[in-house]
This record gives sequence, C-alpha cells and structure tokens, in this order.
Amino acid sequence: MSITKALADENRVRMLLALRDGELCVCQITELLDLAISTVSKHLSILFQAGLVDSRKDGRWIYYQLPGKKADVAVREALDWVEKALSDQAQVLEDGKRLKKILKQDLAELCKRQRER
Amino acid sequence: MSITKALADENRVRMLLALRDGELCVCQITELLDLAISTVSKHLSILFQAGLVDSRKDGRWIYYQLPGKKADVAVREALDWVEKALSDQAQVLEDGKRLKKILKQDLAELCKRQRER
DNA sequence: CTTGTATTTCGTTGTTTGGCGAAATAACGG
DNA sequence: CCGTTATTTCGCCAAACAACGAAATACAAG
Repeated sequence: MSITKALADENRVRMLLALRDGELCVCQITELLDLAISTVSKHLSILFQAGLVDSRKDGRWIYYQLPGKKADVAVREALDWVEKALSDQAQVLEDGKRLKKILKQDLAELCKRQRER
Repeated sequence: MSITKALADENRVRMLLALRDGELCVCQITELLDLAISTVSKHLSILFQAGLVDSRKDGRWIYYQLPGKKADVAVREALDWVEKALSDQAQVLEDGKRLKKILKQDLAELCKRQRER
C-alpha cells in the first residue's frame, strides 16, 4: 500500500526514472525537478519508506539510488512496471536530456547555486 | 499516471481484487466495502477512466469487471502486479470471505437493504 | 572548535481527494 | 405514461497532501 501511494505522485515517479542510470544526490534531483530542496527531500523520504529507493552517504552528499537485488519482490516488480509503463512519457524523455546536462556540472557549484534561489 | 493515482487508494485496490473472480454490480461492491453508494460509484469511475475496469449493463444492474485481453499492456501488467503484490493483505483476505457470503444473497434484496441505510 | 554546507524536520498554506446525502438520470415493470 | 429502482452527478465538508521557507541537524573542512 505504501508503494502505490508513493507512485501516485508524478514528481516521485520522475525521480525513480531519473535514477535508472545511476545514483543522484539530492541537489541534482532538485535541479532536475525544479522544486524546493525541502520538497524533494520529503518526496525522497516517502520513496525510501516504501522501499523504492536506497541511500548512501559520501562526504558532504547523500546519494539516492534504486534498490539492488536484495529488495522486496513487490518493490522490484513495481519498479519494473514503472519503467515499462511510464518511461515513454514526454516529461520523462525531457528529463533524460536535462539530466545529462546536470551530470556534467560540478556538484559543489550546483548545490551552491540552489542555495541562492 | 492515471493508473498510479487510481491505485493509490486502498478501497479502489480492494475493489480490483474483489473482481478477480468475476464481475460484480455496484451494490455488491458497496456491501463489501461498507461505503456510501455514491462513494463507490465515484471510485469505480476513477478506475474506469484509468482503464482498470470495464462495465456492462444488464437489466437494472451495471456490472463492473476487470478488463479483458484487449486492454492496454500497461493496464494488464499493473493489474498483474496488484494481484501478486497486494492480494495477501489481511483486509483483502477478509474481503474474499465476505464476498462469498455476499454472492449468495439475492441481488434485488441486497440493493433494497442498502437503499434503507 | 568553528564555520560552512548538504540535507532533514517543522510549521504553515493552498489544493486535492475521499466521504456523504440529496437531487438528477436512466431504464425496467406495471 | 408512471412509479420504482440502480446508478451517477452535484455540492458540500473534513482529512490528506504537496509545496514552501525557516529553523534544526549532521558533518566535513579549515
């Protein structure tokens, strides 16, 4: 049930699909979705509680990623479905392009710019 | 997106799982969930708009059912996931038992009793 | 330590959603 | 036709939710 609720928000689905190609830190996700940092953080905690993302700390940053093979079957199959059913949405395709540009930017610079919004 | 939103409500998921063994009319679903008829009707319209249920009219009653093979792939796979991931929830198991009793009742009687709540 | 920085938590606000009952609709049976 | 009946639509209220900014937290670097 927490899985279906977590998937009900468009921004959260965008986050999951953005993580397909690897982990991202909070400020990268924030840049992609153009939301307040606190909003993104809350969304991530909802995804985390549903088991749909993992996180790890590295230096100053916290990286979020899709869960590995150890994840619950229900979670893994839900994520498979999301990818198959929703990854061709216009917004998601655009996110893919924007994400490439974001990944080229220096992480410290990116975070700094966000703090000054 | 309309699919994930439709699946985010517990009562709607219960409806879908109740339909696994065959079609049900609105008043049977209402009896199962113990909600107002108008509420059930609204839930069903949300499921219908997402493509997660079909309906057919027969005499005085409208029967809802899970969509057939012609349904969208995204819909069919979402329903497969719901069944696999959520059908072992306590509430759903109890619904299964209650549904058997409901199905034994005369349809006209059932509807009549509901009108008098 | 102390400053700076990335993230989370908290409190508030506006919007969405779920619930109900009453009225409208549709359609069957007399 | 006319009343009855099953369902939907409408208008309302309360609860849940998403969004924000400010304050708190955690921790790395100087």
